[in-house]
Amino acid sequence: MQLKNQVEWALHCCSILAGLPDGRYLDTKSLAQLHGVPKEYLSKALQALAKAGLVLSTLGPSGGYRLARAASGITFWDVVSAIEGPGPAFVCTEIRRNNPCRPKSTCDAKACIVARVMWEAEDAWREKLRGMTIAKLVDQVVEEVPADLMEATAVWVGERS
Amino acid sequence: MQLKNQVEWALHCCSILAGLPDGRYLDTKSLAQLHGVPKEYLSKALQALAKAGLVLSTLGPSGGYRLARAASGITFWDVVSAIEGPGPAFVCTEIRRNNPCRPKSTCDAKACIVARVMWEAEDAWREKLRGMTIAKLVDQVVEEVPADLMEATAVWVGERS
DNA sequence: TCCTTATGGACATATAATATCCTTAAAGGA
DNA sequence: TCCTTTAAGGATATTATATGTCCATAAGGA
Ligand code: FES
Ligand code: FES
Repeated sequence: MQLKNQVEWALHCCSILAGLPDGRYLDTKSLAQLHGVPKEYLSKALQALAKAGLVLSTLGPSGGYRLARAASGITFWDVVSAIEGPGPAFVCTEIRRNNPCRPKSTCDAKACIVARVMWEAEDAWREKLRGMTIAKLVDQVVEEVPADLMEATAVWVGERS
Repeated sequence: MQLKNQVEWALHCCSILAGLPDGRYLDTKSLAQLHGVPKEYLSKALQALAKAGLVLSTLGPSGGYRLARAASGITFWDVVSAIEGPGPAFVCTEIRRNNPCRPKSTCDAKACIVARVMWEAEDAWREKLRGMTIAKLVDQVVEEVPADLMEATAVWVGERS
């Protein structure tokens, strides 16, 4: 069980897009170069973000992507669920119904206890992700990443947006 | 991203093994029939549990599996990590190092913030799973599953253990 | 008109999940 | 001792998913 590598890409892209000058767009090519990932495949991830309403896109020269709303309004869960899908990681195939001792009449009012526990644990995970926004991420990045690298990246992005 | 179906199988098997008469073993064939899953593949899951020290096995007639310790000492996380491996679901491929603006000298004292957040969320998930034991599961099952089905299953298992 | 870009579909490849088969060795019973 | 039962584990097959590439199309800007 492993998350797609696109999740890492998408979160890093959002953090870059959050620093974009107002109204500007950054294109897929630049985002791909910046992170050293294949442009065509990254494009799929960005399309997923667009479909989820997290980013806006525009065509033509000076086109590309930007965040669809304030970075403080986009959570990690928004991004992760856009890439991975919102469904649960644990899927119950109702094996309890296969018990040969089970009378046909048995009705399953509630979901299986095993499934409920697994889903509760996932909820805790989701809740943590919902508690973290791209804005908070950027704050942390500013705090931890060397100033010269931040500055150089900002310039590099500025030239291309 | 999805957990293996063996996770569901393994947890249900543990709940059955927890109800086994003292010192008895239940074989793979019975566990497979009880849950309606392929015996050979379920066997791999049980082997994983054995390797993790959660169950004991014995050969020959009247052989099979039983829990290696009290059901109260086996958590959901024990089972999940035995099947899925203990590694994180989010894997960081250090794409931050691919930034073309980055000086060679840059050192990464701490893990990337994105990764740290993702791993923190996973910790919350793990913690929930660690808080639930097979014993608690059995308690819940006894409470929720119809008495006649519980009884019939106990008899069925008793005949085969 | 021409260039740039996102979109989306088709396609190819790699990896992981799911499943089956078969051989081996150990345990127990006759 | 011989035979049956069973777990262990390796080999293999099948399917699904992840990863990655390619191309045709439409739209925006110069
Ligand atoms: S039947 Fe699916 S988790 Fe119990
Ligand atoms: S470099 Fe891997 S999560 Fe940031």
